[in-house]
Amino acid sequence: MDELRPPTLLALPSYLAGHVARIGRRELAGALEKRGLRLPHFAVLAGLSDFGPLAQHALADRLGLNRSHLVGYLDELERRDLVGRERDPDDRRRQRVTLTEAGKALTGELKREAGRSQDVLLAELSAKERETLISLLRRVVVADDRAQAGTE
Amino acid sequence: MDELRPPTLLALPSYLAGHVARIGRRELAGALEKRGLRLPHFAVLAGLSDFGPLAQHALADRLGLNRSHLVGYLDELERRDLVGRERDPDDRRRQRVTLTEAGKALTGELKREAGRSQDVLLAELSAKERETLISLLRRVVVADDRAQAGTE
DNA sequence: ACGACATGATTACACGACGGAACAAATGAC
DNA sequence: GTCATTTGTTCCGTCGTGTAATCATGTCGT
Repeated sequence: MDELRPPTLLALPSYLAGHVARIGRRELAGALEKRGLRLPHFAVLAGLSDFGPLAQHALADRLGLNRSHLVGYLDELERRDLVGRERDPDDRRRQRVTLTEAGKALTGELKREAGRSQDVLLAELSAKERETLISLLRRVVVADDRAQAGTE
Repeated sequence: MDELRPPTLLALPSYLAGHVARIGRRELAGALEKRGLRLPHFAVLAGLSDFGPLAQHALADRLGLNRSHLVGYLDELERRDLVGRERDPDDRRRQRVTLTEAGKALTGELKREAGRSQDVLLAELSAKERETLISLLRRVVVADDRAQAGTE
C-alpha cells in the first residue's frame, strides 16, 4: 500500500496530533450538531459539570477559552436554559454560571456520546495502548500548562 | 497543584490531541511567520520535497488539503519563486508543481525548524516515549486513512 | 465526428475557532 | 476621592476548512 502522506509530516507529532484531533472530533461534532451546539459548548458544559458553578473568567481560564468568546457560548446555552447566569452579590462585576437541571441531563448524554466517539477513534489500538496514548498526551498538555503559567 | 482543566476533557483523546497540536504548532508557526508563510505552505513544501513534482490535485489529496485552497498557497509560493507551475503537455488541464532550488533550500531550513519545535513540544517525554507517542498517533491516522479510502 | 460526461484548476462565498483591542461597570488601593 | 485593575462585553481581523459555480480540457459512447 502506498504511503499516502508525506513522511516529513508523518514524523511531526504536531501534524499527527492535529489529524487525530480532527478525526476524533468528527463524530462528536456530529452528535453536537444534531442538538444545534458546537465543540466549545460541550467544553463549557463539561467544565461546569466537573467544577460546579464558576465566574465566567475562571471558567474561561480553566477551559483555555478566550473570555470574549465564552460570552457568545453562554448566551446560546442560557437561551436554551442549559445554564444560568447570576450576578455575584459579593462582587457585582462577576456572573456566576450554573448548570440547570436540563443542562446536567444534556451534559450526561453528551459525555456518553463523547466516550463512544473516542472508541471509534481508537478502535485501532488495544486498551493498554489507548491508556498509554492518553497518558502521554496528557503529560505534554500538563507540562505546557505549567510552563505557560510560569511565563505569564 | 490544582487540576486546571476539566477531567472530563482530559480524558478525551481528541481534546488532548487538539491541544498538543496547537502547542506544537505555536513554535513552527512562529518560524514560518518570520518568512511570511503559514502552516499549509510548509505542508506543500514538505509534500513536494518528499514526493517530487506532482499535479495540483494529487498534491492536495496527499496533503489532505482542499484543492481550491491549494491554489492560493501555490500562488504565494510561486510569487516567491519557491515553486514553479508548468502545464503538463500530456494533459493540458494539469499543472505540474515543482520545487525550485530556492524552494528546496527553504524547505531544508524549515524541516530543521520543525524538528526543533517538536523537541520543545516533547521535552517532557523520554526518547522512547516520544517514539511510542508518534507511533500510536500514526497508527490512528493511517487506520482512518484506510477507512476513509474504503468508504469513498 | 459529435455530444454527454468527467476531470483539473480557479474563483467566490461561508463558517468555526481563535487572538486581541477597546469599552463600561464595578471594585480595590492609596 | 482619585486612579488603576478586574469583569464581562462588543467588535474586528486572521487562519483553517467546506462547498458551490465556472471554465478549459480530456474521455467516452455511439
